[in-house]
Amino acid sequence: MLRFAHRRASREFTEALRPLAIEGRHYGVLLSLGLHGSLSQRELIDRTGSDKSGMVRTVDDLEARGLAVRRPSPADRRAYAVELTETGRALHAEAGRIADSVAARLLDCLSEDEQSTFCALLERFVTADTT
Amino acid sequence: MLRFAHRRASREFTEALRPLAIEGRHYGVLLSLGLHGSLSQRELIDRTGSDKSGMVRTVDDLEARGLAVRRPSPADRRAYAVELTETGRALHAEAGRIADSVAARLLDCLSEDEQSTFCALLERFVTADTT
DNA sequence: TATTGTTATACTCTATAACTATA
DNA sequence: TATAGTTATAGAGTATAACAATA
Repeated sequence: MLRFAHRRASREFTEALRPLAIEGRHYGVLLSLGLHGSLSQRELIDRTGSDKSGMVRTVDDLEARGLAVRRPSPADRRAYAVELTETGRALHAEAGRIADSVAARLLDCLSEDEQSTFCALLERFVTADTT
Repeated sequence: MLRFAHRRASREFTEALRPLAIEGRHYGVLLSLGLHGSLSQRELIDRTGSDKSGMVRTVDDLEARGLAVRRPSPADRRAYAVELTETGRALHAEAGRIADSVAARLLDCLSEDEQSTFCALLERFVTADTT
């Protein structure tokens, strides 16, 4: 069921983000950068669940489209500080509106109380991941 | 969150099924065949969410390991009737025990009532998939 | 015409490992 | 020694399309 649930959500998000010409993995990075301002690729990996190779490509994509930039990290010369550009912030805001409406539509099959319960239980299920 | 939830469950199931030398996609087919006795590949696709190409490979694997056989379908000469062998039924039972214990462990972070609620809401979320 | 199963292609995701430059 | 980022490779999943046999 989790597989089908993830697939349903993923398909809807991908479809809704298509007009912005970004995919879920790009939105995940935009979202993290929107919240934290500046993150290393390592930190982005931890927050999005991607891996090293994938994150390189995703940040490459965003940089090529002028949505993010790689600056030298002030604290660690090995690392980059990935940051949103002005264009990136605008797209992040737009994508956020789209994502919110998709989420609302996906959860429309549940009452408001059930939506809260579902999200809370889901979060506990995910957080229990201390294998 | 659904992505992380699915990944968590998938990783645990894959790991637990490793001793039986089968993967999740094989177990999905064993499970469906265990419930219905005999199914065409088309029906297996609908029940497992796989696609044509993947199902061909999965049934190939099961047949090569002597867990399932492709018989001619009595009703439709285009289709196969995929069925479990004796060995397949035994492995299905063994895999079922393993899967149950994994599911119990995954849901251990929730109380019994919460487990029922979670599964019920998840099922409604999935079933609402009438895009 | 549409469908079952097969095969082939391609793209993404994931996992790995090797490599550099730093720490 | 370990980590950040890059690059490369390979396996699995997914999406396509073409095809033969049959409905």
